[in-house]
Amino acid sequence: MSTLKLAKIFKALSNENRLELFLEIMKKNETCFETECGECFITDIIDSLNIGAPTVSHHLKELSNAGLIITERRGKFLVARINAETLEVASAFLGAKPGQ
Amino acid sequence: MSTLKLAKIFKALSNENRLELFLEIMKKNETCFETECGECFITDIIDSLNIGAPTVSHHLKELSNAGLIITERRGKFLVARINAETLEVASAFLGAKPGQ
DNA sequence: ATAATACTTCGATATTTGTCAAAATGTAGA
DNA sequence: TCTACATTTTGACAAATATCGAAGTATTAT
Repeated sequence: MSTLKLAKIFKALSNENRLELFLEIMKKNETCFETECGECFITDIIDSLNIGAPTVSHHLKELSNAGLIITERRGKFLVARINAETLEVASAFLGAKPGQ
Repeated sequence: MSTLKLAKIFKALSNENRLELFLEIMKKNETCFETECGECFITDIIDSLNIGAPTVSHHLKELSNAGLIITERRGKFLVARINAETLEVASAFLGAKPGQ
């Protein structure tokens, strides 16, 4: 994994509102009960964020572009799910703890 | 850990040159042989980065500010070491893999 | 005391970023 | 088809950021 790609992943998580958005998607991904497993309807979480729809759309594109989420249109709605692979790459990088 | 604090950590790693700087510090921290364990003399790595000293100084402050490194003046030189605690917090956050 | 080295601060600047309102697009339902 | 709803695109703008050169500070060596 190139540092450029890695930096892009971290950049996608570097804005508070975007991170919050990502966390909401994560949260929905964990509760696999009501909806189909591991999916998050953006329309369901948009009100819990303190930014407008255009900004959410923009942030989603950045998260998607960094490979952190995968989005898919489901009729009128947009569905997002976590891309665990990317998450693991970033986690592994940070987890390479030094000095012990 | 607040999302604001977490976002700050990721922001510190979001710039390619700053990430590269952080990686160099990590690398030096791993090789505990020649120098005292877990330390990195900035003067030894500054030439391997493609940015000037003022910018390095600025980036170091951001990494330090995010709690990712701890710096200390050793006479004429500046020494940096990884703050494993912060690294683990961020890693744990990303490691909270969904859907499995 | 002077000079050299290592780093920091300051001031400037070009670029990137986050955000919004307004308009556009896509989709489903009446 | 007309309307309502969900999302995206566009255009704009203020704020943040990355970077540099020049000047400043601290420390060591001569």
